[in-house]
Amino acid sequence: MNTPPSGAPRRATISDVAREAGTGKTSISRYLNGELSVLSPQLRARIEAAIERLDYQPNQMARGLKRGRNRLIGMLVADLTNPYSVEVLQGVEAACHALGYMPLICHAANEVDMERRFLQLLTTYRVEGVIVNALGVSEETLRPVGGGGIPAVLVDRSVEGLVADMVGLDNEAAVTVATRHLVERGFDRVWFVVQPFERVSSRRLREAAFHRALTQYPQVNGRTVVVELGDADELAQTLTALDAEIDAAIANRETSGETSEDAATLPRVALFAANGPVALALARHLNQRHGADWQKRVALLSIDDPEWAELAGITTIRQPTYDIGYRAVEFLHERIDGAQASARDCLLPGELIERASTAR
Amino acid sequence: MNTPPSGAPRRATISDVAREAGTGKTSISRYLNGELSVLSPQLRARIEAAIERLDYQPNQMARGLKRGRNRLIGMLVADLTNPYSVEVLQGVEAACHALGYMPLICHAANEVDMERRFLQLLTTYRVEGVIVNALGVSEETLRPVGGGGIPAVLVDRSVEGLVADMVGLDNEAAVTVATRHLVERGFDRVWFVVQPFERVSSRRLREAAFHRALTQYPQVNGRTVVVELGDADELAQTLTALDAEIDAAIANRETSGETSEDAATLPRVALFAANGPVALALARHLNQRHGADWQKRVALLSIDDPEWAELAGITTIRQPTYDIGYRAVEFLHERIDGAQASARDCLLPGELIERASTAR
DNA sequence: TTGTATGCGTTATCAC
DNA sequence: GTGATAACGCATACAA
Repeated sequence: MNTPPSGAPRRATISDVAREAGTGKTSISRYLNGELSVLSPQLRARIEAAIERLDYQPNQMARGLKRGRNRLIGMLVADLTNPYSVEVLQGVEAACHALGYMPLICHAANEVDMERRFLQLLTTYRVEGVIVNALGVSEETLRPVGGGGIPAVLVDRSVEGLVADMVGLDNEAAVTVATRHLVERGFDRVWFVVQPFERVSSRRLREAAFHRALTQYPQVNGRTVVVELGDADELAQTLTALDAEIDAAIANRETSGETSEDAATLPRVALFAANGPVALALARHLNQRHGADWQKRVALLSIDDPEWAELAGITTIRQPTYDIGYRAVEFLHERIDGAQASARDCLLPGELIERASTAR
Repeated sequence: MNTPPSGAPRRATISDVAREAGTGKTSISRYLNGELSVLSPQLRARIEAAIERLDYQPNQMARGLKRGRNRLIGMLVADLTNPYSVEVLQGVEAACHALGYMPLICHAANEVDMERRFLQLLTTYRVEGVIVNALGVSEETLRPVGGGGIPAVLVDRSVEGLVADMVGLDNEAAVTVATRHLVERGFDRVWFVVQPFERVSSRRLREAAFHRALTQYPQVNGRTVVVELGDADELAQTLTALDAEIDAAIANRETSGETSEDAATLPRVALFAANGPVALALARHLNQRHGADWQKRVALLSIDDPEWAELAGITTIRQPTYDIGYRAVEFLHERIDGAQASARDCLLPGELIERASTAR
């Protein structure tokens, strides 16, 4: 259990190089840290040769231990199967590269236990900061970070009781634009479909913004539908019920004088998915029950713009995911360097992508 | 640049705990490493209290430095936007958890430079081993690993000139099953669509297996189409040309006596996508040019089973992704522990998922 | 310009 | 049972 790994041969150390070059460790260290000016050309050449011969690579762990900083930052991702997360990650990686950090990517896979465990792990590895796309359960599991602990930046959602910078979508603006779009397209029943939202700030914000936006359009019938994506049975049940209501809405239209053909080809019901995973669940279910023609029954709009949305012709609000990740690292960088401003929120604008799913 | 981070307060060290508990560092270390039996109950209690009071957490870096092993393994992923990679990752994470490793996830984002850079970085962090889903360019960039370097396990594809374990799909069997499926469904023109495959072993194997399988069915017209997903213009051009050929095939059928309606509703041309990204590109392009009805023109089958495949009704070969990741870590674990068997290949079977895209 | 000595936080060796 | 003390690989204050 505690024996050194036998798989790989021992690597050369700074002492080996010093010996090989016939000098002291200090000069090697200087060479490594770019203090070239203080080295005589000959010594420098000998060191270069020794390093080459021994294929020496400085041990970052030892380096970090000595320096008190290891240039490591943690990136805690709630769910990598969500394209949103991967896109944010790309921004994070780019910024890390630019700023000289190495991101330690941890995937909680929607498990609270994992989240806690990784946070703990990151702490023991002494990362200089963390970017966390939290599951959003309780601040308790996030205790080690933020405020008194290690610098942290939240992504997409804030966590109650935890003071830290946050960067994410301008939900208010995004939802307002999306809602107006649906109303202008003539949908007069708009159902906002969202996962349980009490504990996840971004969902809560979107839901609230939706109802606020609707006050502008008294002729529109709007409501919130909560779906739980985790439980397949419950999900199927909810979606089936939702589907029945769409039926009823269509029937209602028919009895109010429209021809059934109008009702079939001109849906008046629109589903507003609070995020990509919800949209995918909705689309899969509708597709399964009604075939490829389901878009004639009901419109769909989603926040998040995954690759399949174009394929399926879904209107979306695209988030500036790359920028979100990039900004998050920049914020964290400032914190690590000791900036002491109070917690900031950085809200980035979304972009409406109109596609067939909300055309009439 | 080299000053300690000012963002977070200094953490307690083992010496702090020793002082707080009024004892020596050795006892603390013993406590941490579970050598409880050699500690008197009182000392043990004092240590426990001190740790609690100081919120002490051992520094893994220092630990690794001293022990000569840090329980870190690198996971180098070629492309996280490919759901395949994320699924493999889940298996890797699970196995790491079970075996007590911490995976350092590195995302090359299809950039050779990144691949090389991360490999270098992982080396300097002294990971005990690496799992690499290589870009497949040259063995040169992978020099530090495998054979003489640190233990490595390849995923999905092997790299010429690099001796290391490999775990991936049984491409031969998978392609054979898929091809037979298409032929049995009555498609007599089957076009295998693949990215440039010379340098990527899994693609090469699939392409070869396809032609080998076709020798069983002389009545079927099969060929390989190469598409380059990276370059949008070139891709559009290739797909447009491909599309024109489908037109020609349909026209050809019409002149051979079938009614045009038959030709429209009963496609005889099938596209066999070598992987998920290719399938998505094909579907997007066809959808864009012919609308949601494109499946009446041409059939589609793909290796890889991303979430959207069910939504779009695409027949696929699902890879045992989770198992691939899990096995890879198990292999690596054996290597790290010093097992010296020669390089092994582990080929796991795929599963045919029949959907509407290949029905008639 | 170059080298020596000390310490980062931990574990291992050896005394007591 | 318990506790000094010496490494681990590196960086740095200081000396030469």
